Amino acid sequence: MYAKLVARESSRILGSDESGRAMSSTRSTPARRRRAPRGTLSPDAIVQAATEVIATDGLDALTIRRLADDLGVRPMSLYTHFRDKDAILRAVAEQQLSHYQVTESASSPIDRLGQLMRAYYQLLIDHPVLLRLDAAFEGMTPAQARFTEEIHSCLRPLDIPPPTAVGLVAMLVRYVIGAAYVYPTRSAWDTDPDHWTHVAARWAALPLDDYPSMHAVAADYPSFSQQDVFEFGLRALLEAIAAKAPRSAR
Amino acid sequence: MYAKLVARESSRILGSDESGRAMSSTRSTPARRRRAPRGTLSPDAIVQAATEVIATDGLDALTIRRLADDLGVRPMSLYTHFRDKDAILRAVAEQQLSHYQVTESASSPIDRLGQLMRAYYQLLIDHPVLLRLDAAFEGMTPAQARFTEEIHSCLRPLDIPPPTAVGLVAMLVRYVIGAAYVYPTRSAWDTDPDHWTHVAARWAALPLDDYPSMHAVAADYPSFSQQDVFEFGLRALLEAIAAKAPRSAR
DNA sequence: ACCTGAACACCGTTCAAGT
DNA sequence: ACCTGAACACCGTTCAAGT
Repeated sequence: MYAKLVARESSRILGSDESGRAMSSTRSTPARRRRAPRGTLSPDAIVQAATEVIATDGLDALTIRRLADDLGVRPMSLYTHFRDKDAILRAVAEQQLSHYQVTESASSPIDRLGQLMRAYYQLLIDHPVLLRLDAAFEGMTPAQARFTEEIHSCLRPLDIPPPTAVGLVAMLVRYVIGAAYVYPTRSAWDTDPDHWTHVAARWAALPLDDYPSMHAVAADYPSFSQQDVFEFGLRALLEAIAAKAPRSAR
Repeated sequence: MYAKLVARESSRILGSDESGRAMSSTRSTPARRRRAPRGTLSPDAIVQAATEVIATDGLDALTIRRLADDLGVRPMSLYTHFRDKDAILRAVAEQQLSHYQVTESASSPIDRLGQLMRAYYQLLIDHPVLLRLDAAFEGMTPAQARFTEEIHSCLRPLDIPPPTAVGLVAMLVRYVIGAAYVYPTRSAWDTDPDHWTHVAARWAALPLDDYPSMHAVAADYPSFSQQDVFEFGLRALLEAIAAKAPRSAR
């Protein structure tokens, strides 16, 4: 969790090196330029660099100093364009959220709702910043409004009363967020083929008298990928939603 | 998010002050003792102090230095008892998880399942460390095993096949974790009585042509407390689970 | 207007030294 | 065995100064 002593090369070597800095080592000292030219930075460039850092080395690797390094600039320069790190994070999140769209066509409102949630889940997994910020979002960005509108447009034809609809959407969102939150630490489910065998074995090793139900389950343990679990739960949720609708719709 | 410059008094004034330290200020300099006596620290004492810090000032306030301060000890002393901060966090979480128990009686397995989930939700809200660590838990602590056993003992009488049961439990857990994760940033739902009026007003202010469904919802917007939303979703989930059971049970 | 050096107030942790 | 001082390698950010 706090392994910060990992070797980390400065990932971009600047093209020109016109400065004669103190070179204590032999040849290939990176030796950054004295001062970055005036147009080097822009909000967009910063957001893009931040996105790259997150994609490459994860959210924890995103520090002001690292970002400045990648941009060939000094840390403090970033503060000309963003008031603080949080603002950068928000900008990144907003930009990533704007990539959200579902192009497939659906055969029914419930079907469509499922597609939307799958896309939302995938988005949160691909862009963990969104997960961290989804909690903190107060205002409603255009992308968020579009998303919300789409969801409720699925519920409307089902004749679900608004209060119920709001409750159901909240339920779906919590499920998706929970699944995405838990995702990174369940990677063994997808990568280790023996994972479930081991889990079942561990359950079976518990004292039978105290853990009879777990023993019963261990005897017929499934092997789910994370995608499987998500899909399974999502379907159950969608069925629950369909059940809330009057007899008229699907 | 990064407001660390908050004033923070050292929260415990040591009883005796036998040292004649450099006192630049006038009288009441705290002036800690030269060296804490040998029995001052123990894993339990550290865990308890950590629990207090979290309860009082939140998880972010928990630092090694703060903890040492509260214990009347130097930061490095903690490392005699725990290998790193993460180990302290794990110990705290495990101790808090061991407080988990549900005493009420239930009228049915589904009912019982609901109680378990409510208690789990409450536990995660009361002890945010658990939320952070629930992701990272690899091994199975006794408390966790007890919890898992209880859940599956509710599903067994419903004649749900083990693979389905595992999927349903995963769904429930993700829902609860999602709800708890989102909880701290939805405090306005509970504290601000006008919150929902404002949300509805914001939705109604969107252009009608682009957001027809949100407009429809805004016209009859409910006012949920967080507890309400959780309860609503939980009931829907429990119904979905009941629906998975063969006609025999409840 | 934009980029920056130095410094501040924090982190977790290593290492060698005290008792 | 347990407690600690000094130091290291990091953080985000302020403030005043350069260009």
